[in-house]
Amino acid sequence: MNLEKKIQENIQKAFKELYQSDIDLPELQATKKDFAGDITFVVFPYLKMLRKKPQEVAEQIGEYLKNNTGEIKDYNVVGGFLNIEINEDYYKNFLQEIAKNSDFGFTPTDTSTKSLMVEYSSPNTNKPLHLGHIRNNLLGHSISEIYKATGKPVIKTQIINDRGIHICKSMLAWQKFGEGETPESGGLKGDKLAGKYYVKFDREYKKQIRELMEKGLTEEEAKKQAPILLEAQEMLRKWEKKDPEVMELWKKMNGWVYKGFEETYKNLGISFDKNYYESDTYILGKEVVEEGLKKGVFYKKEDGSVWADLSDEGLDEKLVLRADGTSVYITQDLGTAIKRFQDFDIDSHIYVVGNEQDYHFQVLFLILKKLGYEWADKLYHLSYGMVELPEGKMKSREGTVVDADDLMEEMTNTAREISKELGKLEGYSEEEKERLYKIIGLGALKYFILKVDPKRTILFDPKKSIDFQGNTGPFIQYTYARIQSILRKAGDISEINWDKIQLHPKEKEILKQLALFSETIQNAALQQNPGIIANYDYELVKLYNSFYQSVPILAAQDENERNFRVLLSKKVGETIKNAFQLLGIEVPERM
RNA sequence: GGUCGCGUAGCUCAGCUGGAUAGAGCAUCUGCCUUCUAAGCAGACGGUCACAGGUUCGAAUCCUGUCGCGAUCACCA
Repeated sequence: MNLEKKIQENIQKAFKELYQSDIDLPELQATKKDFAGDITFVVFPYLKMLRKKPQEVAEQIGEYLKNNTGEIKDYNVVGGFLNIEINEDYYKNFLQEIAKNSDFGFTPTDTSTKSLMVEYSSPNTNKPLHLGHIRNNLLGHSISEIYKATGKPVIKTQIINDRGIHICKSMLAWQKFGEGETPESGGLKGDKLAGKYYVKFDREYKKQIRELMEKGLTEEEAKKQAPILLEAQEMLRKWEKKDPEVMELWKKMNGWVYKGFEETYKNLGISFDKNYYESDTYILGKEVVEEGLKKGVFYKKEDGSVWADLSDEGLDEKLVLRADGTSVYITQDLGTAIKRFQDFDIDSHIYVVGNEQDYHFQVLFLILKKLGYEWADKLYHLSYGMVELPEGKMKSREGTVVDADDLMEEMTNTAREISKELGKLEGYSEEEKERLYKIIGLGALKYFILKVDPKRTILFDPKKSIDFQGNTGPFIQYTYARIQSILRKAGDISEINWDKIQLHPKEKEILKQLALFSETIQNAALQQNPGIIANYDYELVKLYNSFYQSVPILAAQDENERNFRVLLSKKVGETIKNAFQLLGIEVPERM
């Protein structure tokens, strides 16, 4: 049985036997590094009840625990803190135990057969992916992996926003100014090509507004009457009527974009199990409106528009159907959510979407709950903060976005430069080297983004690029690579005589950290925060490095000692690899 | 204006289900490559945890208010 629980129960018994009082299972915490001991029990909360001094209670409980728990070696008392010291054998046994299976840490506690759906990325098909999408994609992918590790089946999905006026703008501009340019002819990735014409549209639009204003129109009028905008609106109407010519253009351009996205996703190392397309789902949700009207969740205004009144819940009124009978964003999302629960055997759903949509999801979940869907309580919005540049927010139209492909390439270049300077990879083929540069560069980028609490705004300075030292992906990758080198040189290790092993306090610390891994995964899932795993890894690696930098592993005085250190290194390496897998970061054999 | 989120070292971030002297990395400074990979290690310097109250034996952490920054409150998606 788990030691923490055993100690908790023994404290309970101690209170009963020593003071004749019943208490709940007490909270225990890890002892702070500056104090001797492993587990700490704080007695302050019980003093009032006992009318005794903290020191006295702690001493008495400590004595009782020492006499009644085999795993406890000793204890010490500082003020009201009872620090319990665990027997070395306990840690040795732990290492022997995990030495047998390479999957330790991944102890699935979730036994449900129903899946969790995770929606992330959800791009528009009129422009390429940027740094904001990277944060979204990494979070979505990582949180999916983390849930899988807890035992939950996961379905990854994205909704592709492939229709609407913004798509028509790209199409129109391409038609007008493109002169038949294709990704092949111009050598431009498909998504980049669409983005180029989206920008062209905007430029032309602004030009026309200026011209109209010179003719005496107000800005407002000019914005509404610019011919190119009218044309785009006309194109959208044609699209909705499935005009063959427009449909053909739409399919052609979207095809280019998908190809471009695919490449970006592949480079980022993310994937989806199921795609939803807005062109299929934008009509969904109208039946839901009917249903809601019947149930009295919605009401109709004189003009025919349908609304949800959420003022009782402290929110506003929300439009769910336009007067002309067409659906709005939230109508689609209502329909899509219901469809997903019909399409798949799922019992919960996470939406990875930026925090600018907090209100939207609050309303969405509330309406679904009012409509009576019991799974409405199992919908989560993994809300994340924006990625800002030193100059402020990124804006697509002003060209201040950091393009996803460019950024990944830049990171790989930085890794290449640093590697060349260090000169560690001589003797490897160019191909191998390039693969490594990519692993390292992307490791830096992914770790940099994932280690931060999702809800916080990230400040990203492209000029400073990303560090490769300290609490970074490459530092952890480096430790892994070094461990692999040790393992290669160590060869097979023979049996260890555990009785002869004397654990150094630092080694005990490392083992304690290893034991925490499983709990760390559960926490990360619970809090939807991959940063918990990133920071766990850093702690472990730092502990490992700081000790084994000064203590030789392969040149240990005694064979037994050597084998023990090699084994511990091996387990540390495996844990790094497992943890990084949850973050979607590859780990190199050498670097 | 209403609602929500954030504010911790010069910079980037941990810590937040209340616990002991608030932690890392970068930057600055000092040591360590004839030793398993120096993308490393050891150390120094650096703090009114935005501010003010409150709850508590104990508050960076919980509550209230103030200030600052951001988001949102569309018949846009």
